[in-house]
Amino acid sequence: MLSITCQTAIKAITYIASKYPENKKVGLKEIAIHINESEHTIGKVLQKLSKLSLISSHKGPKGGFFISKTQHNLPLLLIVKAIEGDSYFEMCGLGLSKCSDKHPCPIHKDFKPVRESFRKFCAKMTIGDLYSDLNVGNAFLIG
Amino acid sequence: MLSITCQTAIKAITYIASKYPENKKVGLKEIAIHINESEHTIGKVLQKLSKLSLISSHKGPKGGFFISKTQHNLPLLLIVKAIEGDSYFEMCGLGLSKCSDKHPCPIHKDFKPVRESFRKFCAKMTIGDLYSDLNVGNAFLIG
DNA sequence: ATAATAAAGGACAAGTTTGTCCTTTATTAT
DNA sequence: ATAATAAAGGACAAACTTGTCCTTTATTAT
Repeated sequence: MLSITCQTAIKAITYIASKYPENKKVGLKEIAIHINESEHTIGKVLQKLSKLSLISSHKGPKGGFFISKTQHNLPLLLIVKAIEGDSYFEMCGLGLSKCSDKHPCPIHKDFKPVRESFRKFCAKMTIGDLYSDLNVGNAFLIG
Repeated sequence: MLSITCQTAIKAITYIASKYPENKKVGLKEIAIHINESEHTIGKVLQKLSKLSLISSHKGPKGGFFISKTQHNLPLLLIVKAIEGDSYFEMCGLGLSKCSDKHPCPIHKDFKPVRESFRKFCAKMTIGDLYSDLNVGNAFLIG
């Protein structure tokens, strides 16, 4: 349902956020190990999130990625939209560009609620929520 | 959420099924016009569905694609699985191969119900259901 | 100031998905 | 039997996504 790039983004941001309580910055190398993805790939996607101010970063020694208190409270929705495109949660299930309640595709009526339930969960869940289970060992980013 | 190939498959099968009441076979050219996709592309995907007996076809003059009474009652789920793969509705939201209730990813708890609601709707809706609104002008395959 | 570190960014390489073309096979009608 | 029609199937081409590398820029510590 989500692209691999978006999955990587969420895993990376979750790891970064998990260090928020300790107020610790994390580097690409460290993230790569903990989410089991290539350092380069992660760098690419975090660059994008950083430019959009969904995460923060500092260059140089002792630099790395981290999230601010504001970013800690951002909904997952913003990350998904940043990677998948703004209209991701309005997409027709069959790819019609003008699909709507008035001009529906054959699965519109049933697909829309599914899409909406996904959107609602993404809108409700925050970056901070992502790591809470992780830090107590009840969720995992690898496996 | 669904691949373009799968969207094309559903649109094509919907058009084919829409001629079930008239007991009419339809050719690639005709399908192509009514779902606004290339004849070649449609041929490729229908070949697959045909081989899996999700649709029927006859070669030669007066040939074309059609669905049997049995196929008319098949759930949409089978088409989706045929194209997207059997494990489509078990996929982890973050792409982890071993994500489960016991070893969940950070979004597992919320993502699973969404995925399930999509699966349930695909399991419930039949090929026949797909075209009922279409034939009375309440649904569209183009636009 | 200089050197070392780490993200930013551009360029490109690989892989996957999607789309096209062409030949073969089966069926029908003459 | 022959010709015409239409799907089946294989091979390949284009497009898009994903992954990698290398250079640049900013920051820190010495």
